[in-house]
Amino acid sequence: MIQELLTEKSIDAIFELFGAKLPAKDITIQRTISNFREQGDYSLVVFPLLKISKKSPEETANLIGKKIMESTPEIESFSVIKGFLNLKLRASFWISFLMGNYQAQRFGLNDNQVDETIVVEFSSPNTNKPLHLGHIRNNLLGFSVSKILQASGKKVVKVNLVNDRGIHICKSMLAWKLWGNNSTPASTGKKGDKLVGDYYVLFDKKLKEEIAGLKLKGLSEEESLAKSTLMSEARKLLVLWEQKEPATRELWAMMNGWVYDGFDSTYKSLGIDFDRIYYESDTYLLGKSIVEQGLQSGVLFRKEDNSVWIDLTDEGLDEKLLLRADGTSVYMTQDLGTAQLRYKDYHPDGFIYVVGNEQNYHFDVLKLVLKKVGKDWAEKIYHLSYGMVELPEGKMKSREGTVVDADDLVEEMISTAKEMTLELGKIDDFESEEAMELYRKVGLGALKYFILKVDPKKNMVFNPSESIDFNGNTGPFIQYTYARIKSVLRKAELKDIEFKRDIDLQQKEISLLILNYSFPQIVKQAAEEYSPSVIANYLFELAKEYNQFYHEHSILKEEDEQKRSFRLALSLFTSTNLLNGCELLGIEMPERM
RNA sequence: GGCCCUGUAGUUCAAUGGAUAGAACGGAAGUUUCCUAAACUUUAAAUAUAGGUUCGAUUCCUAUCGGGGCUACCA
Repeated sequence: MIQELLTEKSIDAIFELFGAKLPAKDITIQRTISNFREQGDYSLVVFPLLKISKKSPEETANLIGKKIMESTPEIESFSVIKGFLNLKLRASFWISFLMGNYQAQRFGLNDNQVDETIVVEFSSPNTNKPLHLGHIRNNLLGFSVSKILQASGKKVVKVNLVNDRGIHICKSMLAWKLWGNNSTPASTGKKGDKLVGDYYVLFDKKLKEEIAGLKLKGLSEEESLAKSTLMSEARKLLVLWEQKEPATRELWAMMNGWVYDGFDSTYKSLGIDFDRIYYESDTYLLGKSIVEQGLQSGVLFRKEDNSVWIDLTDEGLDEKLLLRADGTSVYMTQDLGTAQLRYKDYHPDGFIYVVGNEQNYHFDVLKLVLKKVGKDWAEKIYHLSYGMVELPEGKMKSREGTVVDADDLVEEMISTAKEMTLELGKIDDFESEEAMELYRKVGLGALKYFILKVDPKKNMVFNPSESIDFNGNTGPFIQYTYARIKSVLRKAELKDIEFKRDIDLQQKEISLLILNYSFPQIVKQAAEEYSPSVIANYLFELAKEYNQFYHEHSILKEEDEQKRSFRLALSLFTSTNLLNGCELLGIEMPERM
């Protein structure tokens, strides 16, 4: 890459001039800010070098500039502005680069060189509730991060861990037994996950009523919960489940089956898939056995009531429960087993858990427990902790009915895309199936971009009362730019693109070319930071840059054959990078829109 | 109480310790005889407060004031 070259040349120049050999990390080469693009493409920041040069910023920059010029034929000129040495590269350098790459299908993507295996866990739903907006962020992030890691040369295994067992599931089961009248998705016409979710909510409602009754008799919240018939019935059901009591297992399998059908359809509509699905019902026993080992080795301890704990007070954390008094396992127990199984299955070089930041503590504990029971691979676990999706008034609350359902949102996005498209009236010649496909791409593109452009670490706000934009910094803007380029390319009939190295380039052409040039670095950065937002923001910039170029210069009507060809090649190259970049976000591109 | 995250235009988001803090939406004003106007151009508008480190701080440190999360025999 050119930045590395310029860094090297700077180091050499500084050494020759001032006698100090600096490490590359002390050299700052950055893209010249847009105001000074006429003077340079890249800039060296000279302030940190003044201690060595013992000269003024301007003088230092000039000396280095001259030296670099001498040794670097790629550089055409340099200028010095306020302690910044701006280096301008020759147009022929950029043109050669374009010649060599504009036809590449996968520029900047590293599909083959598998150097390590990474297991990425995401989605991880509970089977007692349908998926909502929070899950959408999780799914899109996990899927995109997987793609990005793949594109940076890693072998990725996408896994989903379904929380299919536990007290929460038993609550839905109990509610269905008590008040369900044998209703099924088929009998009610409801999506399976929605139906089961309804019974979970119903349980909650009935439990509240019962508790309220008990409180009237003077019991505290805690006492009421302990005395509640519904709660104790649910707990009994969990024990029965762990004892593999047939009727309980049968009901459990049936209701979970409904939920899986529902989830599958949501995943499909989001365009998400997995390589492997784990079920906690298969891993919790392994978790229990790890706990047993921990007890024997004395790392864990048992309290009088038979519950099992780990003491993490030395690490600044608390005591943490690993097995309940009745012997049933908790979330942590299951996660221990899941981690162990996953290690056994893949021996990966890294485990990434895409899980919300409200579980930061849980993952600190998980890693510590694994480490304490002697799993040295615990340090390979990375919790990709992302922020919550909030509404303008705060957290989504199921109690207040403000939870944004995943299926509803997808449907709404697609129908908005349809409205917008019909209003613009550009696709009157489309077959209805083709049109549907476009609405889907655009609607989902808007949703995915909206979610992924935000830094994963940060909380984000979604306002349901105003729909997600289709103009400006959005997915459809990028899709539109792509379709626009495709339209030009179709008209151009790209048979004989040939251009020479000595074309005069306009500033906008160079900027656009350099932006394309930096795509591989962007992919690398996104992979290092596990951040699709890096890609998203880049794509927006690229699309914007292209649109400006498009308005300033005509392509097909350019009379100079060389320039016309150059601009076509640049357009083709841009469209490839937009397409590939969007693929990393899971966004599909329409050829026309 | 303890621990963790966070505070940038009216709103939603950007900015490896570097130049005059970028965009988008919304507001104001423009551009279609011309390759797709879901576009482009112009314009007003922001780093919570107080210190510190540094040649240089939105970025790092401390304090204060806001916002959120965790601290469950829920997952």
